[in-house]
Amino acid sequence: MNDVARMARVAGLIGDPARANILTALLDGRALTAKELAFAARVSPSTTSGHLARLTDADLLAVEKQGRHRYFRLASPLVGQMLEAVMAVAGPAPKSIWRGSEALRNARTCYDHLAGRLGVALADSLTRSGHVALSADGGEVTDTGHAFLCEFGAEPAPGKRVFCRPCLDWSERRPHIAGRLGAALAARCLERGWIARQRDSRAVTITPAGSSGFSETFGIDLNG
Amino acid sequence: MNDVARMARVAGLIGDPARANILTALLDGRALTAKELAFAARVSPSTTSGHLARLTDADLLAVEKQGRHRYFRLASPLVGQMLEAVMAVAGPAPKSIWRGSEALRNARTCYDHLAGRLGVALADSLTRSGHVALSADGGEVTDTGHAFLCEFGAEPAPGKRVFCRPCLDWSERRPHIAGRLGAALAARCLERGWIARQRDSRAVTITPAGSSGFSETFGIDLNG
DNA sequence: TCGACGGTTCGGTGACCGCCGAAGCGTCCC
DNA sequence: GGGACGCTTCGGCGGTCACCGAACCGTCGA
Repeated sequence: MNDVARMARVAGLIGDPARANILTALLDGRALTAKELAFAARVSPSTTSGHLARLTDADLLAVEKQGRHRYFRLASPLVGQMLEAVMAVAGPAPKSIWRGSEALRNARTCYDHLAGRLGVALADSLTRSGHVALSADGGEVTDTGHAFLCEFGAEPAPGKRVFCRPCLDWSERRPHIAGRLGAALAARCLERGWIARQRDSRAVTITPAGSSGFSETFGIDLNG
Repeated sequence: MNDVARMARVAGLIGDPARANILTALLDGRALTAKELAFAARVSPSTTSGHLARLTDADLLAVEKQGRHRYFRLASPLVGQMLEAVMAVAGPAPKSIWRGSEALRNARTCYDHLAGRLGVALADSLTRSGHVALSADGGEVTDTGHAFLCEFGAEPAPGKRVFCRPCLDWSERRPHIAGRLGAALAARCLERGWIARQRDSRAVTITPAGSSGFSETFGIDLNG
């Protein structure tokens, strides 16, 4: 099998709507059962089973057996990054036909970090206050940023140089913070109860505590 | 059209072998005619025409008309990054069946920067000598690195903070340097005559001057 | 032990899509 | 002007594949 053929095979697997639904359902890093994925993909269990077999065979998904359930998750962060990259190219739908995805566009998780308007606002805030420096090529935590993040409780790698991976947000078309720092930020916000995961969705809700917290600490007010 | 459906559509476009060949042929940033792409895709001109229309319609390719020729190129660097991401997941073919792609694995361009063994060796060298710091999340040019790169003639952004984007090499499965710095390095190596583009391929050849140059300046000896 | 449930396998059906050759359209050059 | 060339459109063919329902296997709980 050729290199290009291998690429085509992987892309082709993402290229089917049912499988694309399965993969995006797993994009937040959770592990879901075959049945849950069948619901997400909107196809029958038997059809889903076939898709899952192919995705697993191609090492896009990893599977873990627990009793009579089989839990599927993305095989590696690399898969998540690939999906993000495709999303970034596919771009957002025209504004006029946004339907029901408003919550998703407002705040969501993206494998392990925050995205959507909240993610972008967080990146903007940290950039504006000089705590991180971002460009299309990469980003870095500044000295003041390091202190700030330590106090916030999201010190991603103690004592080590910290980079942040910029990740183009497909709905906002602006970068948000991914990588180790992005994961630490999201984890800390969850820990503080500022955000809460929604069931069966990558969307997250901003709690009242989060609303004031994001406002005070980062100067973010998504309703403004 | 749903967000996920849009992603699936883009992925599906990459998912066909002929189209994948077309896209990878354009991955080095050049603009090629429809006929050249038909040759690259190994399908008839009529079939190629259909593929090109679909790729252009989906904004994966941009087209420029010149007389009776139509020149196609990747619509944006984002498309190149997406292809790299898919390649990284698809991974390298098992070593036993490498066929004819040896030159490609040795040294090639990847949109605008160097990849393959040469690209990885360059990244290793710059890291080892402390001129750049790299991690999976990002990278940065150090102070000594800035001076070094200025002298080499590959100062990517005068006076500005320079990040480098790490890019997982699909054949080596190790990071090489992409982004603005990667582009500047590749351009400078070409300018110095250290490397030469091959016709009809993303592979580059290392010239005799390059062989000694890479050895003296970066301590790279790919034959060793 | 016996249903209930999660998941897979199988067979059949239908649609989509990639492929080509032939014909048509516009451009260039002799 | 006429022929060569680059590219596109059209029609038809064939293969692949997504889909479902029914039957089957293994696990859990009553």
